[in-house]
Amino acid sequence: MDKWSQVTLNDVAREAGVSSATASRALNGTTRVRADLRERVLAAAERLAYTPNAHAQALARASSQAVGVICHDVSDPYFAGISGGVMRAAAEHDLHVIMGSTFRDPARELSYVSMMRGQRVRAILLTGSGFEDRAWQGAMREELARCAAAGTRIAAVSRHHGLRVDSVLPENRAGAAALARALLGLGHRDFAVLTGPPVITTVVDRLAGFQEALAEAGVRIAPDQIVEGAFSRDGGHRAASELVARGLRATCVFASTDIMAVGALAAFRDHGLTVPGDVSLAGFDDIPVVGDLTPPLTTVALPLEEIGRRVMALALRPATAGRSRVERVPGTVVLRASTSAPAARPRRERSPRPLTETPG
Amino acid sequence: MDKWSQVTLNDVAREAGVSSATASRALNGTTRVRADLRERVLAAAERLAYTPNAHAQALARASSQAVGVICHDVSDPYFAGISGGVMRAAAEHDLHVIMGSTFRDPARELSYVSMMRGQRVRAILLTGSGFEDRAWQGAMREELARCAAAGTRIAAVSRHHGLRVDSVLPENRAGAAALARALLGLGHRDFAVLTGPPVITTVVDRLAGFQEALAEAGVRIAPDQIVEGAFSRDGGHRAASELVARGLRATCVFASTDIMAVGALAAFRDHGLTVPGDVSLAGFDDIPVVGDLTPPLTTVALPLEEIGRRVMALALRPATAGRSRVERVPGTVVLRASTSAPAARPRRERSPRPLTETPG
DNA sequence: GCGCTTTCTGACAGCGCTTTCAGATCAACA
DNA sequence: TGTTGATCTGAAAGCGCTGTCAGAAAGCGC
Repeated sequence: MDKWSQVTLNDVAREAGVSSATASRALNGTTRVRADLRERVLAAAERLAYTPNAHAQALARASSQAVGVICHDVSDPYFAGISGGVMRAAAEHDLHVIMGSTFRDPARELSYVSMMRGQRVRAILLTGSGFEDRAWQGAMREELARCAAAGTRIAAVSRHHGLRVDSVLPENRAGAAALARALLGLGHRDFAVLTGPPVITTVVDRLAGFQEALAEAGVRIAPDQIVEGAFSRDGGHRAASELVARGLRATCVFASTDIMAVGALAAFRDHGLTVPGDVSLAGFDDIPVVGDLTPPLTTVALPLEEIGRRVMALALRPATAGRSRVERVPGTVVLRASTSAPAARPRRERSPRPLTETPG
Repeated sequence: MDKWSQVTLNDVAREAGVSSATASRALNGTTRVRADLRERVLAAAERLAYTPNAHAQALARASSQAVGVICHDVSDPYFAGISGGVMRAAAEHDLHVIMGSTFRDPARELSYVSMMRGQRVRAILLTGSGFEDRAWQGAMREELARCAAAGTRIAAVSRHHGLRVDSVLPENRAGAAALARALLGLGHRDFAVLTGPPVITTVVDRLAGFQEALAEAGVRIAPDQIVEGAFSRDGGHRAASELVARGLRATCVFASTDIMAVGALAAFRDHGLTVPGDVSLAGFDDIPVVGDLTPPLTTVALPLEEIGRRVMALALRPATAGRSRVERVPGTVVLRASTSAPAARPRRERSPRPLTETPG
């Protein structure tokens, strides 16, 4: 047998001796129902432990109580933080959350959106940044148009190139620029960057902002000092090692993500380089614990939970006819001990006696 | 207008010039359909960008493609790790995930379960440990019985006292015991514990296992050396500070969670205590980055992603009539530099010259 | 060309709920 | 007591899909 006992509204109605219409009204409070009948219905529902079938409800009402959330990877602290805010906001609005992890696969993101459209969710939250890929953007644009036609709201975190959706925009570019200026202020002139896959807009923005601010000061980064790596602790470790292998000429390294910075810190240590003695290191995001590293990591703090709440709020607001809304969320530079003034000519100026340079 | 245009199966059928029944069959492949008709239907669906209404499908089929996942807090690295495994497994099985965060509120956990039952999910995954609360357990037992009657599978991570559900059991007790023995092996005899809220079974088990192993060696922990704190970095910080305020007599501190250990590490440092010089510190879980702290944290590693996959696998297996299934997942003690042999009588033996003790 | 089986197809009855619509009930007023 | 109007209730029509069932079409042997 694959049909299971389920208490239905009809059972409740029969138990209470009323019609299912009345039972529905009593339970939902949509229309006035004579007090004693309502009591009877409520009691019957309680007695039978009735739980409405959400699918039937959604079908009849032509709308559900769910929102969809799509991120790149729930286990990444960045998305975990945002998701935390989203979940809290959802709970406050009595919404169910359908979650999707794309693992940074554009195709999977698309299929999640159409799946969620099939679920007739109230709104879809795109918390991962978009992809820099024309074909993908085209397909996504079509898909989002369908969502719009179906009345499904869309809200996003980060820039989604070529897609006009309401969005919460962490100021990646400005934040990276501010960080660059702070680093210049410490006296650095030679920089290296550990960047992520260039299909992710966030990465592109951070690198661009960083380079722009440097350019304003007449500083540019040598191409070989920009290393691409995966968005993970080990990706950062590998990228930093690669940098060292190429010959680290920078006095300051910017990892476009805190997780990568964590890996880089370990890698530098493995290669006998001290931070910030031999090289300063900065990240981006201010995920938990990076302030507890030794040295604590300089970074650009983003209010992740807050971003989560705001993107939900945006999604819940009715669509506007005209332009898409954009809320900017500034990042704040947090200078910690992983960055310091560059060493004078011989590195490791702090050592009591000069040491031979550790080979690059 | 609050009714939105949606392409329905009927639209597709009309476009293809067949009945909706045939369209359904062609789309689902449940029965043979003449090749040319199937082509026409598929083409029409493609042309109209048809996405089936999941609610109508679920209602008609009396089953959905969704599973529910309930955790205590998505933004906690422990649950983020497990969720990662769950999401991967779900994607492989083409299942949608409905996620709920209880924020450690038993009532919310209950309401999530019944909400998900209303969603007619295939299975509910309880990834947070249960609560040590009779009333709650009773209510939960009833609720789970209803799920069983409705054919909704239940699987859990951690011990859910008094609830017989299939579960993946991280060996908290044995893991903590193994850790205790390792610590005893280093020469420690005086221990302190930073524990979490005692309503969480996981906490209870870890503390119990730790104490048992110590007892076997004839060691017991003074009651004032056991401090309760919140399951968070700051909770750990406060608990450790409290311990210092009470007068830290232990040479080794066990934090029942890595996040608490991170806070404790910072707190000890704030109080001028070095780790492991003045006090050894160990955690539990081996969440990301604790191996990158200075000193790297000794802990009991749990394969979080794996646990996530396994609890999903368990939920997908049909229910057994008899006893509930239990899969044990061992934790492995990872000794890192945050623990060392206790200092000889005067603390900070490593300092070149004796220092006055930092006041407790 | 006929009857028989074997495929396929379309009409239709739900799935459990909401919501419209018309009829029932009742109070109050003439 | 008869009306009118204000409330409340139940029958019934969907929401979009699946699955049963009976009948149409096609294949086959004679």
